[in-house]
Amino acid sequence: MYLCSHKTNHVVTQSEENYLKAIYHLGKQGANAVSTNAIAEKIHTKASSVTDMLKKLAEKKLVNYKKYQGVCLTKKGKTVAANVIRKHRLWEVFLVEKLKFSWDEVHDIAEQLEHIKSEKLINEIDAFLEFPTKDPHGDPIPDRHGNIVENNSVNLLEIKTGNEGVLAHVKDSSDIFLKYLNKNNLALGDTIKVIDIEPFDNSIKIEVKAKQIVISKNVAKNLFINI
Amino acid sequence: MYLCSHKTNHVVTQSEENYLKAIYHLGKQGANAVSTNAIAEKIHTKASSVTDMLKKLAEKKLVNYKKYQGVCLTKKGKTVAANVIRKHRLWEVFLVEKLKFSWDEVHDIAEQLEHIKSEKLINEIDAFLEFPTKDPHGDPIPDRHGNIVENNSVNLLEIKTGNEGVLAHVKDSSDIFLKYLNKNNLALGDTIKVIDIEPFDNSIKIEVKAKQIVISKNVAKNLFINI
DNA sequence: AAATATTTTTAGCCTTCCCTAAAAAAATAT
DNA sequence: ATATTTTTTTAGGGAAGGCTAAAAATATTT
Repeated sequence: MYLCSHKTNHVVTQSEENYLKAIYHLGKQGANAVSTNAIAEKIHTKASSVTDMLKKLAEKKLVNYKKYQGVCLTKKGKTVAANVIRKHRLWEVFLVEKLKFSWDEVHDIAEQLEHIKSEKLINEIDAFLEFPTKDPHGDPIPDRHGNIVENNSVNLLEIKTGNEGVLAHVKDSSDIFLKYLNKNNLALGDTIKVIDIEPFDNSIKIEVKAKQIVISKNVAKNLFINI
Repeated sequence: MYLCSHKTNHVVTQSEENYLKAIYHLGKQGANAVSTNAIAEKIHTKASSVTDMLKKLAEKKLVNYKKYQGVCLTKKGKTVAANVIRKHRLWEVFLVEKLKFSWDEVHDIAEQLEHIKSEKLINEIDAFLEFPTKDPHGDPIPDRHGNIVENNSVNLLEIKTGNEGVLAHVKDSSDIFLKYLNKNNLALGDTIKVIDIEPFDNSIKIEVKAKQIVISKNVAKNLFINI
């Protein structure tokens, strides 16, 4: 009579991976549990579908879930999520560095590639890219054990007039936002100086590459700089 | 009031792509229609599942299907299949040429990568690899319109004693067969000379790189050479 | 030509992941 | 403290893509 192995690593489906990734990203900010609705919004599905999936993930010990109390990832769930994120970001680097993609084109393709299952493949890609630590949007790449060194850059909204820093990370990776940055000649690595903050709508006048432009609060919210 | 566009290219699912690919490969040999059972065996599923899928593919005009008569691909179906095969083979070249994979390790990963949907991606990969025409097993890579120049190499079984040629293509891409070839130091590009054919079991003594080895009929069946 | 064997299809059911509508719980307002 | 609103869960169902078992069509033997 056999007992089921302790280490039974049930296969994680593509859909499950997407949920875990969403929970990881949402859980990063607050220390609190992640709500059903927040997940539903993030992955463009309905709350009832989320509830179903949370039960399944809980059974697989990938999340801690109590009815009406939201979820957080278990250690196992965090590892799976970090691995998906690792793959996503490494593929993004590959697309930009080795093929001729620009940073606003890579997200959707990486969403597909992140689900390819092969440890060896992603580690070879990592080596081929010479072990990058940041993806094209400045996000850190987890190591092969799932450890992430989170960004310590600060949001542009917190910078006082007259101070400056280097653009290190953009939070929104949608192509529409990245195309906006392209159009305004803003790229990672640029030095940004806060010239003036408009009290009425919190828009910010910044100086980049000797030129001054005004960006909205909504844009600033997505820019992070190293001081 | 709108009419549905003529060119409504219904999205083709991963499963559908696998069926089309199987039908393509099976249809290549004989000119006849492909049987339900042959497909079932090829993709490790049951005949009843195949019948279901054939109906769906027929509705989408990807195959010509008549009950009990087998199927063949329509022009549209052939294009889809060739595109999947193109992706599969280009990814295999990528894995072998750019990463450190050997030819017996690439098949399973390419089976996943072949379903990534992005015209631009596969064309960039193609360019990055400098437009290869053969994959690591000697199979031809379809162009971006789905045209394949099929191999014109001849089977080793048809070579008469004393004649020789260059190993150009192996039919079986399973890792077990490729590992056999590795072990016997047989690789694409090697010159093979037929020394002797044993009438009893059709095993063949060949000379490769100044060494003589005996291979079974089953092995020879999978080796194709250019004369 | 009839009997038997094989192949293919049909019928019905399962799982995954999604949905809507209604019920229940929790949070907020009065 | 109660009423209202919002969030979350439950109940029931649908499409996709599998499966088994039985029926129907075709192929092969005798």
